[in-house]
Amino acid sequence: MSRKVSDSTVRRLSHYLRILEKLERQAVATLSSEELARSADTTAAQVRKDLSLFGSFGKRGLGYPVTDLKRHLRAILGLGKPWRVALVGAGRIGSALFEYGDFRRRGFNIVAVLDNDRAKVGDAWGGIPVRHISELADVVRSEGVEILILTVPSEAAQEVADVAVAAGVRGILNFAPVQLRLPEGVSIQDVNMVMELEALSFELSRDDDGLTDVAAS
Amino acid sequence: MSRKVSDSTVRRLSHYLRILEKLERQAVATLSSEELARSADTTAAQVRKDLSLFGSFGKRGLGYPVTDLKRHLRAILGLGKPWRVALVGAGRIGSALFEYGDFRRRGFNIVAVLDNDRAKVGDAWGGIPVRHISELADVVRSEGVEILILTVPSEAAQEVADVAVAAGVRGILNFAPVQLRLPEGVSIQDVNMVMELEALSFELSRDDDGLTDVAAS
DNA sequence: AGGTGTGAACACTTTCACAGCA
DNA sequence: TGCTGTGAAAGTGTTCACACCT
Repeated sequence: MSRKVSDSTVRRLSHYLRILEKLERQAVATLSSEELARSADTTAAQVRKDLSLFGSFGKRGLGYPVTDLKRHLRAILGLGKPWRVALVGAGRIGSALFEYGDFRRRGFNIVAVLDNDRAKVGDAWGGIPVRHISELADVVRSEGVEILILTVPSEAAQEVADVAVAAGVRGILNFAPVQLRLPEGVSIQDVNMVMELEALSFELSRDDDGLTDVAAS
Repeated sequence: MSRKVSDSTVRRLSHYLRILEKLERQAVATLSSEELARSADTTAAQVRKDLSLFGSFGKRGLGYPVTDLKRHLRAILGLGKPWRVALVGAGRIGSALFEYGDFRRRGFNIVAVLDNDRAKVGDAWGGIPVRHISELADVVRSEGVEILILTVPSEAAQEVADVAVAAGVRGILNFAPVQLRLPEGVSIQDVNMVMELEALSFELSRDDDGLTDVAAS
């Protein structure tokens, strides 16, 4: 009974969750799809459709109970239990991500850090020793790593991913600008900031051209 | 001729460009939509559709000339001239991005760095002095900044964006997990790594159960 | 033959509009 | 009455299939 849930729906659910957590801190008890839509920059119908894929969480005439809906969203997104994450690549981006408290706060615990550079091995990052990349398979198994954050150079990314997947990793957050090839059942999310900047560049260049009909509104 | 181009098309164009640059370095002269599709993990028809939105760059029976197509893609994406970028938020992520050479290599030049913390002001980052955030409007104007990379705390993001936009910035790469509200004509790209991890979490949980367990408690 | 460019078919996503329940 | 949940309609994006060019 695997329903098809679109990527954009998942991203919106994550967005809704962030909004609900804020509202809960403000002791808001209930909100309508209309209000949630306004905060999430979408439409009320979209909010209702998204949520209705997973159940009926609202009360007609009233709206959605904040705390309850938050709990449901966490369950839907698989955030019921913390995830065990390994960070591979202890360079600048890796270190910035490691320090980024929101991961831990959201239940993504970095339980291991690995790098290629023997000069870094043995350093302790917030109590976690940096280990050599050659230990990757062992670490994945002994620490029960489920998700990998990959911040190694492009040339190394595929090989590291292969080893990790063979050892049991099932999800990868990939910062290397390469298209990783992985077996069925392994999920990948790519983060590519150059691509984002190029998307901006495209839009800005488009607007320039003066081709925009500034007619009515 | 004001065509509508979908977001996914733009992302693919950026991907194609990366592949073409690599092929050019390997002195490949020509490639078919089929080959490009294989590298970019899409379909040949998709490649041809994407490219045909902007012109006829291929030769029937032959394929696309690599160097030529690369040049066209750069023009389409607005990469013909370098962009002037300011980095606001000289924290860990900001510093990692600053060091990230691919931006410069791709024509995104960071010409100014600003931060809130007076202790950092005056430091020089690769020859660029860190300036206080209060100078933002001045810096945008004097340096002709077109794009902002925003790595400030969520609470500050909207205010910083407002000031920058008022001073002339037209595109923002936003790392703060908030929904920025900006006037028409300003482009935004959000980068939200927690959202990416939550998308992974969703997929991994889905695969596990295969069933929909509406948490009762 | 070989491979592009593209209308038409198809698939997926969003919006509309309203029945139904608190 | 107010707002959800949801089929049906509209809108977008992707794939197919083939005419056409080299």
